[in-house]
Amino acid sequence: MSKLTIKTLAKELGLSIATVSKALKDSHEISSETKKKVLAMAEQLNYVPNPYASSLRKQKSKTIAVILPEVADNFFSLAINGIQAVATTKNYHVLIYLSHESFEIEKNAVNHCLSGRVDGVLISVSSATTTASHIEKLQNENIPFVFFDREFENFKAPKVITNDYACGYEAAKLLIKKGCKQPVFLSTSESLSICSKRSAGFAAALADAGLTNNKHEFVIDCTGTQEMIFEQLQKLLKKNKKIDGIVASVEKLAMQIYLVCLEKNINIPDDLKVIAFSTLETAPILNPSLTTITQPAFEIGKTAAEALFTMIEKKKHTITAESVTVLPSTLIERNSTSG
Amino acid sequence: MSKLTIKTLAKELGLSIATVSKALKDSHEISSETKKKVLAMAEQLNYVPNPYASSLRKQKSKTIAVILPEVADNFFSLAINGIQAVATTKNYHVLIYLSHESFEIEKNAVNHCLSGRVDGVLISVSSATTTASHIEKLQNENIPFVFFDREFENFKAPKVITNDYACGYEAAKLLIKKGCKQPVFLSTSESLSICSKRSAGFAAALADAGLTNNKHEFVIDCTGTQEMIFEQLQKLLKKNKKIDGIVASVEKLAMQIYLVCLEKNINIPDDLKVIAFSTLETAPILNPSLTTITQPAFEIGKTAAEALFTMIEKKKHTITAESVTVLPSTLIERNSTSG
DNA sequence: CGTTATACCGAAAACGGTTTCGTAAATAAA
DNA sequence: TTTATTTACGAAACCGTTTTCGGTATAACG
Repeated sequence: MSKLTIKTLAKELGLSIATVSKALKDSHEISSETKKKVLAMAEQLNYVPNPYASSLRKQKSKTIAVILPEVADNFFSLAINGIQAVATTKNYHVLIYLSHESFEIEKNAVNHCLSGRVDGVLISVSSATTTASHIEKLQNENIPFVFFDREFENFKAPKVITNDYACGYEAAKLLIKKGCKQPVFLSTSESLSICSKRSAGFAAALADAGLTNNKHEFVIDCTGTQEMIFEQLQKLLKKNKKIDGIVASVEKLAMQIYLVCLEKNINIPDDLKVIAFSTLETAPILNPSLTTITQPAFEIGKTAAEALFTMIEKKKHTITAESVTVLPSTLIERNSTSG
Repeated sequence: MSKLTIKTLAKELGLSIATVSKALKDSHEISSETKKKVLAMAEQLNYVPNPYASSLRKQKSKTIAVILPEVADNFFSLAINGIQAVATTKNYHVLIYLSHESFEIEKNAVNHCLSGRVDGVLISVSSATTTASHIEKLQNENIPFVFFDREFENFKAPKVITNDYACGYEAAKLLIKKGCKQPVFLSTSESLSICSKRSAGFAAALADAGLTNNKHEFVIDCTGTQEMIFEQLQKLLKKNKKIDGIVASVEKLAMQIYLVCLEKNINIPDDLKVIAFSTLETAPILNPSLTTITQPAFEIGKTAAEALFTMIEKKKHTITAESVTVLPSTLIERNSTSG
């Protein structure tokens, strides 16, 4: 009934607190007989040490934080799976903070990570963050952190990302090969590393193919709620009927494109070819099946977490060291770009 | 550089630790002038109190745990959104534990929640849990918890769920109305509350329509990895060509059905009509668009969290009290059941 | 036998806050 | 003026661990 602490355990056993504590962690200072007794009693009484007392004393929280924009997104949930996988093997706990693409919320979350609440943080920045002041605080407090997927450019720090530029290039190349004359790139926020790199690759491919001279705007920012995006796309396709190819920079844009086409009776791929950066499992069974550039989401989460733990485990983490690991995505052609 | 504690803050201000502590929490014992000074200095030095020291003394962790099978599932990620939404308004932190449908992992996670790591827990049980011994520990330690979606039947506790039985009934009724003679229900685990209730409703509708006498097995368990499920479905549809309707109890089953039909050239809805319990956003743009029974995932998470917090906030939480709130799902007819 | 290792255990000081309680000064009441 | 009350602050206990530092008893050694 009343809280079971190491003190009551000690009293029950007729031992000192120190002895019990050491016995529980298999110290060599304790005889094997008493160890056995202690373990048995602890098991019997179902003793679980108070994690916060331990954290306070050891200055280790045994927990990491994951800060990301959203969890209802296949990429991020897969990444979380990867992170969780390595966290559990390390016996670590994971706190989740959702920024919902708000800089304020993200800053707040980062602030929570100061002062020893976590031993490290994994972060994928929101589309609204244009300054890294909050992340610099982490650096100042010497708290290990690593970016995954959405990094902060020009910021020296460990990051694990995918080959965004190359994929943007490949996407455009495919559309061009399939005959598109006016493909556009749908961005969510050009301040986002993934978007700017992908669109840069996209633009480069257009330039290489000599398609940039027909003066159309080929990188378009789509922001807001799903409904707002829907309307923007509606207007875009109505205004510019020459658009014959689209690269969606993120998952949620792809869905809205399909919905707009459904409503406006635009045929994919005949009227419009579509490629999406996405890990959507339903891509093969969409109408039509969707050509995707699929990121290794689980692996990105996993290797980011692994990188974080190597930093946590060495006492002197050279946080300022920039180490970028790039896990390539794969282009999977399906019917949305056929013909 | 060195950790900034309340002690250094106090020394810097020429005040006692106690005074600073009280000033920071706006105690009436402190004059407004010193409060101002303290706040200013705290702001300037960027002081963040150590949460674990505070937790230890106050016996409150300001964090809750969410234990669920999976995060890469639309229903659960939406539920997490709902949970997070209320947690942030309460200034609470949320720990996430993924059971991946394993009882052992789930038990482990529950154990972590003992001993004051969290002030409460939200749990959606794995398909492998058939005993509630681990959850009883929570009760014994008087830790507030509430089930969401996947409850443990015959267990007196607060739960927020959806109207599974009625939806199973409705799903079957729709298939029958559309002319199905041998509809089947695809379960993932009959030990799971949601599945058993949904299948019970399904069976009841079949009985009411007089369709149970043709002796076919109409509730089928599909377990294992996605690949294993794919194979099971392949065999099922090959063996029993009379099956003309399917209700998928969970999201991931629906996808496999579509894939099998794609491979075996089975036409949906002509050869086979499909309904899925799912919150898939891509349902309208699938080929064909998928008829779903859509759970109010966000609201389930939200109200579960709200229920948890009312328990946390009253000192004497009558945990044994069973209070079931049911949030109804909605059947959305699409092309996978047309004709 | 005296000395030194070794094995085993306990007292007490941390860790960084919160909270109770005491107290001195200032103010109000008598 | 004396007494009671309020205001503003500090000393110290406490939360539940971990860890350092001794200390005692026994064994090993010369």
